[in-house]
Amino acid sequence: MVRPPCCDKVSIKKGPWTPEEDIILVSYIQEHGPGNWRTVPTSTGLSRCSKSCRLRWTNYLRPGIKRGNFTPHEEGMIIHLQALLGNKWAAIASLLPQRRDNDIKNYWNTHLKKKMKKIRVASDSTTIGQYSSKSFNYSRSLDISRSNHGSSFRPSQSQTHSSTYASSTENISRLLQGWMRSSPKQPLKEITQEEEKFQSYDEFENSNNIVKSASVPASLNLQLQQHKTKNEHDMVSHEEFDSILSFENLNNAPWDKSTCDSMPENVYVASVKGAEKNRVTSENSNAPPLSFLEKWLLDENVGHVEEMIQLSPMF
DNA sequence: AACTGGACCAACCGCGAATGC
DNA sequence: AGCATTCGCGGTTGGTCCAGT
Repeated sequence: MVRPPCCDKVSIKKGPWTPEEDIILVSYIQEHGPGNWRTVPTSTGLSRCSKSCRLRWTNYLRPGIKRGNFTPHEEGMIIHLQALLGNKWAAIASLLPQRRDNDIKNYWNTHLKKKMKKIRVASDSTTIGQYSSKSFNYSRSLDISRSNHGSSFRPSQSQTHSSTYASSTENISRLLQGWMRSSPKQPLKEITQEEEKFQSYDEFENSNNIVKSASVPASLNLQLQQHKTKNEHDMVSHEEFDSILSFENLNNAPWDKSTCDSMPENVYVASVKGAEKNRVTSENSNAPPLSFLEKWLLDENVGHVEEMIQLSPMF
């Protein structure tokens, strides 16, 4: 039996990280950059395994992470991306700037899952006929919502900052600032000007050839297909999913590049490819090209999901 | 005041994919 | 090709807080 390369020593510390450990880790990463985690514990003297260091960095210390309550916009994004992708938290997180997959996962499990359950129970108590008309109303309400809000959402472009990586002193001072607010429960931490600098971390990652999020939108179509065939637990029912797809009155919408101007280029490319794929796979269905769904998901209007919930009796 | 149960969330675990040698 | 290691992901756990009783 081969022992795992990590976390196999008795001396390895577990449990919550202390501020001192955080400072040591951040200082080291500021100096050497993220990666080569194997050497981190030995180089820093931390009694943590390399994996623990990496997780602590990526899930907590990494710059550009937004903490605190989710906005209605983000909530709507999560609901619909979960409907589209299932429990692909990393993929969902890649479309929600600054949010960690762990946070999204937690938020789904603690808040949204219950919410969706209620919705499901509510919709189960109605007849199928009523359901389909409600599904239609939902589509309409989406349309209304869309027409009322013209701005667009640009996940990465909206946060184009200098690609300069923050200095270690800044990073550590950020940590200290957080700890100075002694309250252990620390919701809704406003993003300060200083923290704005850290929002360019994705660019920093890109410059280091760590491009993981870029590939996600391209996989949307595949995952949608998988969703259709795979009966994963915790995912919305087929009926709910179909209701999301039931944009009957949108089938004739033009799907040219101009409709996708608000999305990042890579998403657009993926969408076009996906739409072409859909022409083959959904010939006999009324579902709109997935590119629309992708665009819609990336559209700011989805943030007004609560409005839509109020508008639509389905919710 | 003490207890209890739920909510929340950081951290851990195990697995599979990717990578390097 | 085969092995070791790294990395990323999703599921789960355990500690803490807090409201209700």
